[in-house]
Amino acid sequence: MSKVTIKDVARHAGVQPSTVSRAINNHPHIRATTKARVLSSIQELGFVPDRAAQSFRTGRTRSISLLLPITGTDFYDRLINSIDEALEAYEYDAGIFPLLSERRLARYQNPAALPYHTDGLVYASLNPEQLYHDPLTIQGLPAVVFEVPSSRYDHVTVNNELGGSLAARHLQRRPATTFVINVEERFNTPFASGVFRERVRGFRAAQRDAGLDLPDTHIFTSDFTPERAHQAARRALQQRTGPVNIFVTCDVFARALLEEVRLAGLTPGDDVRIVGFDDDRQAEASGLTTLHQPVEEMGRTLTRLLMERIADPSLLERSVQFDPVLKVRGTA
Amino acid sequence: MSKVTIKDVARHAGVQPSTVSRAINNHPHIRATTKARVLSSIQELGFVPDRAAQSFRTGRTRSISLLLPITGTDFYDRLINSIDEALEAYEYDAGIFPLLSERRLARYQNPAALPYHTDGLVYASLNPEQLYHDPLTIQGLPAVVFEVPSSRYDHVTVNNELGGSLAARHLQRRPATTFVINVEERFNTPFASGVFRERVRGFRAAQRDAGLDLPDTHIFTSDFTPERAHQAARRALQQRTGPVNIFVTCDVFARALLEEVRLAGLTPGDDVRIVGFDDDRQAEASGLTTLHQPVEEMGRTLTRLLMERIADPSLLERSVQFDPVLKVRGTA
DNA sequence: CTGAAAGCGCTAACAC
DNA sequence: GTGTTAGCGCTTTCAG
Repeated sequence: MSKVTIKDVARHAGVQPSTVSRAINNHPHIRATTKARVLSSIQELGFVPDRAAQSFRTGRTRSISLLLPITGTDFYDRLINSIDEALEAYEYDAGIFPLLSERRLARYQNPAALPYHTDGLVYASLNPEQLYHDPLTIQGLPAVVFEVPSSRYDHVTVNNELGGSLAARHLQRRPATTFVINVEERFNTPFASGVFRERVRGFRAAQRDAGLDLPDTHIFTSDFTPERAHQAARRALQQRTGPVNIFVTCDVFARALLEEVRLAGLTPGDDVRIVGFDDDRQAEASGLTTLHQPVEEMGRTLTRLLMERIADPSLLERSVQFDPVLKVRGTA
Repeated sequence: MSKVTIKDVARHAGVQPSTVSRAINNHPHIRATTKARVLSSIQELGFVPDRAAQSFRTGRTRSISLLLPITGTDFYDRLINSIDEALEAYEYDAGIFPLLSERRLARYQNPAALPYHTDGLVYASLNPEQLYHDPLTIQGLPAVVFEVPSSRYDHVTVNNELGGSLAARHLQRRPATTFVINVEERFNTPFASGVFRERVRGFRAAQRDAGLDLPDTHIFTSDFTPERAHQAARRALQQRTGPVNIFVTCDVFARALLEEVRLAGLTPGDDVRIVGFDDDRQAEASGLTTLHQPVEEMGRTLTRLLMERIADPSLLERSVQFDPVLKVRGTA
């Protein structure tokens, strides 16, 4: 019951409401003693500023929304944490909006929906241009896109093709039959960002450059669920007629493959050489050779871009790309 | 840029602002033709009601916040989806606030923080009374607690002890050395709800009732991370000197055990009989015998309780408990 | 059924 | 450095 208003505090402290406002907003033009008196009144009365009134008055919410396909993966946890950390300096909060269900997706088509009641948007692994039927719906709200290039919004990406080619060139050092296990991307499913396709494209190009072929039958694509990941891994291993090299386009899937390799009594890094992608928190413990993405740095960068744009919406569109780095561990 | 206000719409439609308000709020006392005219003006001008102004004026945000320890597990995804679904009838949105990091937790100690800028709170698997240093911080905001009993808030729980005892009695049908794999609960970590302890307590009681012992050395407790789950599973299997029964207090861990059983060349349901807890989406595919929790029904129930309390904060505290049901599949 | 007008709590521009 | 005052956009009386 936030019945205590700025007026009550003002009366109690013997000042005007505007002075109370100056106190709570760290306004420079206020005497230290006055401020202290006001703050103690606030404490005493248990005053909590009415956020709705503040947003209404200032036109700003001091919050941003993070739209993302799913949650709970290392990758997004790291992203969220780095954004949270970067926001602290701006005294902003982040609301997280995973598009978990069709219902949520449909609901968020409405420009009056909750996520847009903020000062800015982060689209993580989502393409805003395909997200909305009416491309104008959310127009005007400052936004930054993560992982997806965009011609209309600031964006922060990773050079996925480079990552794919680094994987290919590393595996080429010990030639063998080569497979790819990839994540299916479809619109309206979590992953429609195109990153996985880019990784495969880079891999393929590097194979071609080395005079090697990667037939379509050597690419196993599957939905982003644990069972499917294991299925794809088993299918790949069945095709094997000797040592193989396998590029897996995300670490979660690479670990599913690792398990299947062990279940089949094979030795990772020897019978089956594996390169993953992401370098998630478990990658090191699993001994996984993988492409490191500088997620934290990307999170910081996109936060900065977004806050700059909120401060000045007239800014020209900016784009920052990061290079993945190969981490060589035991699996390849 | 939501520069178009209700005034502009009013002028365009040749009515007063109050009439526009009546139109967008589905007020009964408005002529159909007037409403149509207003709505078409809204369309034409691209008017979107200013949520900040609405919340400010009405004192309600038409949103609730869901605080939970983590995201990405089946269990919470199902909970979120069922809450979303139930909220639709009330035209409410849910914001999700996972306490992913210490930083978030600290930030949300502040009663002015983003999650509390709503009409109500759901504490999922969190005990509000231990969450805040100052127990009065969030006072007054309608709240419902999920999975944790509470003397001050409405709560929806599952009879975890019953679940544990059902597991024990089922396993007792084929006597064998009996182990428990459990999830560590600590304050300031995701799971401080007490549910896992209750499950073990119920299991233990049923063992005692059957004249069986469950020494502490037969209980393997581990942090809620994949590696630790596998570790705990391996430790349990090493202790084995013949067929064993293992009660695992959540399905995610039960699947880790299943994998280790197979890796060890053992047969689940025969050499190692396993009962899990949750009946998550992968349980059926894994053939896991487990305790089903009616998560969706719980989500609907807590949503109803919360909306009722928002409508009438003077309501007496209510509590609803659901019984888990044993789903017998292949693993036991 | 529609209009007129007050005012929610706060901030900011302007006085002093 | 503090007070005075207007007003953000909307909803909700109260008239008519």
